[in-house]
Amino acid sequence: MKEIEKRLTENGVRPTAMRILIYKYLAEKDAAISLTDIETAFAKAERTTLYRTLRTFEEKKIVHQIDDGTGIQKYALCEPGCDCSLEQDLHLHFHCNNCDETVCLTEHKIPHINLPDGYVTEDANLVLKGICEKCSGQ
Amino acid sequence: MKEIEKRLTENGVRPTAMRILIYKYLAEKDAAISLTDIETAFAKAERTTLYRTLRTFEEKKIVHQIDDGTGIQKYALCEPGCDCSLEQDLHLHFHCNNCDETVCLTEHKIPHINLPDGYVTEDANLVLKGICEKCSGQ
DNA sequence: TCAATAAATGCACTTCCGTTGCATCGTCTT
DNA sequence: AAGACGATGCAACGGAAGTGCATTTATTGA
Repeated sequence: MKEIEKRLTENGVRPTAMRILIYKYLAEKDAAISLTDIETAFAKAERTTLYRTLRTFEEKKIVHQIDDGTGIQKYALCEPGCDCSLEQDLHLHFHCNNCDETVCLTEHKIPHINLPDGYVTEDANLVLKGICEKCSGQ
Repeated sequence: MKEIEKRLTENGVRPTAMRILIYKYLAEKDAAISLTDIETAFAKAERTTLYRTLRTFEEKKIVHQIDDGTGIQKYALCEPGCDCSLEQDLHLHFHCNNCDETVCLTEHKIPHINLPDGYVTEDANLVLKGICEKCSGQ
């Protein structure tokens, strides 16, 4: 419990009750979470608060935003010490077409691509889609 | 001109005046086009018609949809003979953070990634972001 | 050629999600 | 305890995707 407060404080985020709850929620899910997911889980809380909490978490590098191609923004906790804005920390994401969940494959980094002269790469996003291990029955 | 009609007909799309215009518009742009772009270019036309035209084009493999991370769906013409639903035809896209344009890099295919057992890959999306050759001044 | 049929277009409206402005409440500091 | 700053709650906006239905346009077949 105290660990979460510590993590938040270290990243410059005041450990509010709400924020701790959201952090816990993110931590116990292994899939990426959308604003609507959190809204459903915390029915009593204000949409805006949740929205801004996620935004704050993202700014302070507690979570990273994931665009999985569904058109819905999702979030997942960053690994401790990971800076998702650095190319070497960019991992790929897998979106399951069956259960509709998106997971981080943090051990699979995005391969470096050599582009023609003139192109400067600053960021990359790689999403694979298909059937996840849970749904394929392995 | 007749070529466009031919291409549409071959793909099972009736060559309407509107559709030919949209096809031409897509052909002369080298960047991916959003619905709003087309709406602006064809101010007289109905949003719905444009929307449905793009959808038809996509179903009939005349264009492919691009998710460049901006949250706005974009479209670009498929190469002749290309089937963008096949893994070997999946190319990467580059989104310029400066001019906000997204282009196909058809010669750069998405590298194959080996996932852990249980994961079945059906589709992939790779978007690189940065500065494009036009904007970097090369 | 004309009627019957099917497809394409136009119009109105809805929904979903992200986002912002402002007022209020709580907490932290001095 | 007072003041300041940050967090939260409430209301509303805006963009973009999507749908239902009426109408127009094109195609087919008698």
